[in-house]
Amino acid sequence: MITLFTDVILPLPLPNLYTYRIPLELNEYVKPGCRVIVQFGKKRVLTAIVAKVHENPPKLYEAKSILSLLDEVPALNATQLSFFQWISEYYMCHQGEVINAALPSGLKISSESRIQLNPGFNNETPLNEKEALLMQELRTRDTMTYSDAAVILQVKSIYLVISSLIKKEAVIIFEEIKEKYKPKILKKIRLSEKYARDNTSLEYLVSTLESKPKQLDHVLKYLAEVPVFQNNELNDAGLTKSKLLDEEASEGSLKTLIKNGIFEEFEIIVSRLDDKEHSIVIPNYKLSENQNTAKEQIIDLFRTKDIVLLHGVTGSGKTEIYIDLIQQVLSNGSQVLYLLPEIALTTQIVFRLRKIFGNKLGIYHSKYSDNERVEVWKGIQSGDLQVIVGVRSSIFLPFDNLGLIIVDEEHETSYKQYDPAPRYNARDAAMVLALKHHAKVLLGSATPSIETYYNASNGKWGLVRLDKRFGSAQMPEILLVDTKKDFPKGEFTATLFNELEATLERKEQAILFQNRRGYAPYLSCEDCGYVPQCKSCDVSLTYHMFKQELSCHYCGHHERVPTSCPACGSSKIKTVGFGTEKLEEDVQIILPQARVQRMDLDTTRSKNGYQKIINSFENEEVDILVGTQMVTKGLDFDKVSLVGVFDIDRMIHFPDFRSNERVFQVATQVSGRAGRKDKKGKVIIQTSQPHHLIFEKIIQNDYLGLYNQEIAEREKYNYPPFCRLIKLVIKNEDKTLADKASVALANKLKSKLGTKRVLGPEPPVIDKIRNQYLRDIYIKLEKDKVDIVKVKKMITEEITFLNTLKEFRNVFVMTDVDTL
DNA sequence: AGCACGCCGACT
DNA sequence: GTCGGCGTGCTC
Repeated sequence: MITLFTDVILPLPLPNLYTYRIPLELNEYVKPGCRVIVQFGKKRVLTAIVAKVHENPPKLYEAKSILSLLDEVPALNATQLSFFQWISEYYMCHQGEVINAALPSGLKISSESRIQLNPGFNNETPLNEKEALLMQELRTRDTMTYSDAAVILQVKSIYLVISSLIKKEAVIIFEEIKEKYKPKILKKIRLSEKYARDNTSLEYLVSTLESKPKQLDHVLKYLAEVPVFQNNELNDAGLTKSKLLDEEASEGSLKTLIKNGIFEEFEIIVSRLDDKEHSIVIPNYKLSENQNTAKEQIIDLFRTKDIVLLHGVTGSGKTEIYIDLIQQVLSNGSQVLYLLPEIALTTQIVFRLRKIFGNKLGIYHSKYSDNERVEVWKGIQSGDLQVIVGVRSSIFLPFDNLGLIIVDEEHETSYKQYDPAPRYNARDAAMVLALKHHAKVLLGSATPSIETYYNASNGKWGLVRLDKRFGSAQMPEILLVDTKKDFPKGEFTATLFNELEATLERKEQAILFQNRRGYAPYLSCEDCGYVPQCKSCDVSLTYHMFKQELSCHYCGHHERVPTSCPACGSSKIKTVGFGTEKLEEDVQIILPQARVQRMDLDTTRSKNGYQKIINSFENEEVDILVGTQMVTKGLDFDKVSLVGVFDIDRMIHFPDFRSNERVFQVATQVSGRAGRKDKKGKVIIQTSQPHHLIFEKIIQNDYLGLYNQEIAEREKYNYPPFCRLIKLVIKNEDKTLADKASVALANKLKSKLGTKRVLGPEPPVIDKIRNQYLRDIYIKLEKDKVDIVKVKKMITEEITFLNTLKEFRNVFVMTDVDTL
């Protein structure tokens, strides 16, 4: 037998793989993708992923041995491994960071050192006070963790105490490794074997219980639910206790039955995922002629192209086309991944998909508990789940046979992860994933990103248009209201107020969009002008009325609302500007009869927060929905006839080369919420600049006009899609150091790449977050002229070099590839 | 990342 | 004199 070694990926931000020795008895079991437990350093025990198995012993050190193997069947398949490696290279992060993002923590193993009394301890050994205290505590409970010990001794660092105790042979340390995933267990009961064997023994049982009516009741009820008389084997599946218990049947008599061995209790492992049997309904709708044509075009284009963009106006019925395509792919035996930008969107779509795909449908998003995520992961591996609807992290799931990936609302920025690394874009990564599976990608959007449309319109990808709304629905009418001319009532122009009132009278619903949560973006003292700022960030604190606190939306810091000005003592503190919270309050004041609901991050924190709000709006228990971005995306409500848009001016002026595109997307998406079926909706946009060019495009729903204008600008100034954009963010708590380091790095990069390709450094709009000063450097790389792989390598080297300089060793540089 | 080791200032 | 603060370097 030969000694094998394995290079493993540790779930840490380390650049290299680490080599371990494989114990001989595991030689044939350790395969790439398996999880193994390894000791790393003196204290730490980690779950690592096997990347490679080989026969080369390391020359410079002796490899430690793997402690144990967790999987017989690799947790990650070969496609995942190569996909993850691509992500780490393309997005310039460590492989361990990808593993961390990919594996639900239920598949990671937690290990923590536990302290135990040494049975051979000599009680005479002298101990200091702290040691004695700890020993005393250990005698009462047999083990404790390091953090338990820290709590007992009221100190931060207990390592010295513990290492002293180890030296004195008073305690021993062991690593407790626990699998985090816990299957859900259901307790059931069934008749004991001797009674359920045949009908004679059953009849005998019933006759013995004739004098005990309560117990007989239970047995008869059980037999009614589980007809053992007809089929003795039915008893094996048993019944949940709760089904036997109701008002009349007491638990006491059931316990007696169990005690007397008539019933027996047993446990089974059940799925946390929806475990109801879903009857699969053949969809009763038929694609419209337009939809059908689009579908046929997509299928046709897939013959020659791997990626197709479906550019369909809001309400054109893209989902039905998706469903049709999914069914086709499934019937070929392949898996489908349906990506959505946010959980808010899953609820409505899942409801529809569930009916069609039943238990073959899996859902994956951040509000799922870890155990639920592990079950989705396992469901895909077992083949039970064939269609996955999920948010960006679903690209990491263990697919082995993808046929189609749908990226709905392709332009959405939430496909891009910003923090922590890997800073990947799930839309773009999905294309690479699809390539590895030889699968097709369908991108869908009413307002495609400029980059996507560029590729679709120049023939690199396929392009299919759907420019009519489904059925008789019409595009909404968009009205601009000049906030400087139309006399406002609070935040409302008279026009919007009147329309809102009329909408309520017609018993229809309205959506008001204000992309700012909280009550007011800041407070200000009327006497001295003081504005409360965050202590650790360069922003003013947002006033939250409901929670009565000031909070920083960047670091999460919050504090009590001052009753008097901290600078001059004046009690005249006013709120300035408005967020969703104030808007909600104002609507209620000017329209007291309206039932108002707010939907933003603060009202949707809980798992079913979204669902509850959406349900009550759908059931018409709410007339007006006030919300942030969340209300703009893909929600379909039939009774919404008015949409009001506030404070779009702020977006127009946002200093970014994508701001026009963003304004168009948001305005178009939110407008799409207005009007369904045969009703024409109305959209009112409040702005102080109704003559801004972007509004022309929005009102006419002129995507092509916008695209032509933007693509010309992008080409002229060399922005994506004509280049790739990499952003480096330099962070340090010392402002001067951040400046110096960023200038040094930028100059070095400029000397290597030329001054045209490197912009900055410059402070971002918010130049301090969590006490760290930020400096941005943008690197623009033309697609055809530059070897991007080489340049990325060079950038990584330069960052590493910067950190080797004594002065800059603590300067952190973050890399964001394809930054948005 | 997180732990050990080492060096220096504040206390029993 | 020691405790514990943080800077530096290493982990197969």
